Amino acid sequence: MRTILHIDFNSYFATVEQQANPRLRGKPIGVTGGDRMERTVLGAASIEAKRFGVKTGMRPWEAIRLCPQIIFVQGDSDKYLEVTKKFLNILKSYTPFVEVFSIDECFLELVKGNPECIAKEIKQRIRSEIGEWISCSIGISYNKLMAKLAGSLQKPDGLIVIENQEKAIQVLDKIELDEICGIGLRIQSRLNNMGIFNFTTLRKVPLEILLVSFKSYGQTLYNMARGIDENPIVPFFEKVEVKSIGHRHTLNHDTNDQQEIKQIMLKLTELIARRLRAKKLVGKTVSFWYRDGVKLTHPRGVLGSHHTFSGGGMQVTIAYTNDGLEIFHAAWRIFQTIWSGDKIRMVGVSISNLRPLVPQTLSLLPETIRQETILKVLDKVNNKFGEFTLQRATLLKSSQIKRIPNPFLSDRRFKL
DNA sequence: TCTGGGGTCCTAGGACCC
DNA sequence: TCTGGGGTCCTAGGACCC
Repeated sequence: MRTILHIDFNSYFATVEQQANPRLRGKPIGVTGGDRMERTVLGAASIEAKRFGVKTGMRPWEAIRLCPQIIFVQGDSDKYLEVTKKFLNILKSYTPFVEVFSIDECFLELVKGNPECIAKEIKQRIRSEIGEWISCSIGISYNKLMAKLAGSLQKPDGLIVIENQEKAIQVLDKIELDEICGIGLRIQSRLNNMGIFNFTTLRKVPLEILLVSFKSYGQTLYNMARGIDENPIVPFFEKVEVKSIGHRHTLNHDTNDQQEIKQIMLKLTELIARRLRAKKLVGKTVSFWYRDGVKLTHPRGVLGSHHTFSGGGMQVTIAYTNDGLEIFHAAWRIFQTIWSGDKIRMVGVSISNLRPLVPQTLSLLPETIRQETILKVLDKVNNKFGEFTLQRATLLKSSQIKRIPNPFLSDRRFKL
């Protein structure tokens, strides 16, 4: 039997902000995503704010209604990434089998030692080596699914063990369907329509029925109800770096001004290209999508995913590239093809089908060399002096994006 | 006052190749 | 006469996660 630990940081962005700025400690704070309050949501709420009912994903005005004294801090993903690197280093001292699941979550597979003792020690070391305000919940079990569930049962600063399948089934019988990772609102409501409202009932449904309704995912649901999950830990040293790189931006106001939209898209594609080059990758499938100001006809929660919006999207495949302008041209072509002409609220661009950039000795054409030199200089300057210090002349007019997190630079300025 | 921004995986049909 | 079978690539879109 395997020993899997799931480590999940509590109110991560909020506690990192509190650790960094003592004036925020012990106070209800909300970390915002964007810079316009009316058009953003909370990326995290501190424990103090959560006591008022404030939750991740809420709009700021909702948070104010619940907790008038809440303090908003603008999120800074570079700062959080720094802390993530620190805690990963601590975890790697216990086992090489560390899987990074997100910026504030990971799985560990232990091969020796007492898991509970190690979990306690990890918590202690995080407090002493990273900061007393940073706490995490740890779930221990025999697979990833149950370890993650265990970690979610006690928050903050929890430590729960689900020893075996028998215990797992006892736990499953007490929780809601959507409390397990992999069942969202859509699957839950489809199960409900079949008369299934909990795991006890789900366990009684024959596999064949689930396969008919959910295709291959039926097997996963069948296993979930029994606490079965054979998915292996994918350690950092085996993980393929990324599958896609993208950015999207919600505009400060809805617009149908093509020039304005163009400026935003140029910035997004330039950022994407710089990240590609930093990782020494090229990509060939460009996706563009937008959301217009038209209200969704479905209530929130029914169409929960960001892929379901009023607007449009399309992908095209081009020659492998890491040049922002080429990505832009592809995205712009799509935009021209699919745009309805309605006012736009958000635009997004991403590139997928990535592969490593291999030195191409065969294509040493003068123009290629020139382009590559330009891009190298551009990256060098921007990495050293900050985002958009040096940019293509076409970008100069834009003032729309005030701040997009730079994936390489640490920004430790406090916003208070 | 009405939903940010970063991702992953899967299915399915059509085009095209040998 | 108009067809097998194996495979890849491309695009659309659904569902999920933090």
